Amino acid sequence: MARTPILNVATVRRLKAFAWATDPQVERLLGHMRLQYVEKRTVLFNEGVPSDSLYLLVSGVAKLSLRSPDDERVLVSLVAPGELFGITSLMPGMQRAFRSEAFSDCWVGAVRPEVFVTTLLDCPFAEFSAMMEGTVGRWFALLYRYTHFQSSSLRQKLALALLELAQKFGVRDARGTLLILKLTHEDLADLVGASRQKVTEHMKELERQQVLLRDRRRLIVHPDRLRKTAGLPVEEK
Amino acid sequence: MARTPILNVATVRRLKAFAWATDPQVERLLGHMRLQYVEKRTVLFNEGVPSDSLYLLVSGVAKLSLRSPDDERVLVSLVAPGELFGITSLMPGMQRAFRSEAFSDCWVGAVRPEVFVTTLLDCPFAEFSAMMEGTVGRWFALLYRYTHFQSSSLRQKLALALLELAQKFGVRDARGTLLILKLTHEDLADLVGASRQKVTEHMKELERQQVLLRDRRRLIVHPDRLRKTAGLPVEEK
DNA sequence: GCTTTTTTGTCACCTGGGTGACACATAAAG
DNA sequence: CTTTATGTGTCACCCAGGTGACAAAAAAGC
Repeated sequence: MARTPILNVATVRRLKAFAWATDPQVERLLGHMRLQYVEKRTVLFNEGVPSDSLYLLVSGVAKLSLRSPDDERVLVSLVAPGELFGITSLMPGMQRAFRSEAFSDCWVGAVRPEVFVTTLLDCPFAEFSAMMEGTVGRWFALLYRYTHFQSSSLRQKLALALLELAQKFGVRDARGTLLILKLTHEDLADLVGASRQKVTEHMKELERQQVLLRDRRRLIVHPDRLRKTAGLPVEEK
Repeated sequence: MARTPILNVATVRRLKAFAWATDPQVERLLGHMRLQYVEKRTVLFNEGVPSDSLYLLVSGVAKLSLRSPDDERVLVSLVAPGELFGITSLMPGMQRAFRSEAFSDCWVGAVRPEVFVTTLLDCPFAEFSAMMEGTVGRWFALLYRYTHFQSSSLRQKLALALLELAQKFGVRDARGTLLILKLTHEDLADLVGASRQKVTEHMKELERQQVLLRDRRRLIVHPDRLRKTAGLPVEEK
């Protein structure tokens, strides 16, 4: 284990972290930061667990990944020194979207998100966090879909896209969730990055499997079955 | 053209927009919002232009898209009523990442981002915006890469991924930009969602084309040429 | 140095999804 | 009620990229 690095304002500046904050602010923040050594391949947090810390990578390389339907790991991103990660902690009640583990031996600083916001921004955490959710929350949904696309077949991508549409445009209906938009197969193809023909084929098949049905040009989907064909864990409530 | 909708606190609540804000805050915000009618297929903003407004979709469906290397449109997302979009305006000096156009006839409310932040959060815009950039800015880079992956060949994906790595881990070097990590072809394969074998083949080819070179297990890349093989506009400075 | 393990390079073969083409169905437009 | 445009369903064919297998090269251990 390497010697403990010194984490002071000068180090933070060199890392180009918190560039917008003043020296006294950084100083205060550092007072609340727990520095820890993380050995290569150690998992810092897993997807799905509550997000209660925000991390600053001080040295080394960290890795964000997620598990694909067929249980393979998708490497989402590599984190460089000076970067903040574990950002879901800035949104209220959000679970971690990715697993984070050390790609090489790392030194990591952890803070509570409330402390982070209140020392750097002079604004109540609850308000900031609600604002974040209301603005960038949607982008996370997008990122979620796209990262999951990576390792999916066309069928799964379609299911994922339809699920997102159901959340946004769906209304409950006797037969399932009715999407209140007129979508052509071409629109869907553009959304999942596929050809119109193949989308037609898969939609036909999904219809045959009762995952969805069509009433004229309106779709009625069955979210649970969609989750299943997308290879997602079917959430029970 | 449909009749102008009434945009008051009740409407906003029904749309479930700004759920975290108090009635007086919403009231004040609405006073600064310009309501406009956007006809189907009309472009509201294009990618690459400065972001100076934040939008609330009041009715209809909006569409976010980007242009792929081979000049096709990738549909990134459909925006539902009640959603905020044009969020890049919350980060300082950021350009629009996507084109936004009306998917159906829409009513849209526009506000200046400064007004939005100061009325809803009681915190100077400059500080909030710097905070956003420092925290979620990185996620946008990810979203950017993933949305561009959609329509790319493996070669292009590799170039895109290497560019991102060069930004994060690159140091200037006589021969180009040196990446200060030891990456195996398997790591790269995980990053772009491909098989190790094909990555080897493409890396070999990129090496042959002088887009990159290897010094033992360290990569030295040539960002301009990478941008070219990724199909991105080569930015001049 | 030598041995073991991890990467890299290169095959041959298979498959999911792209392409073009065209008939049929459904909506708009007149 | 026609006509015209826009979607949908289904082919046959092709290709980028996946898979498995194995040898050569490089690192890591010792």
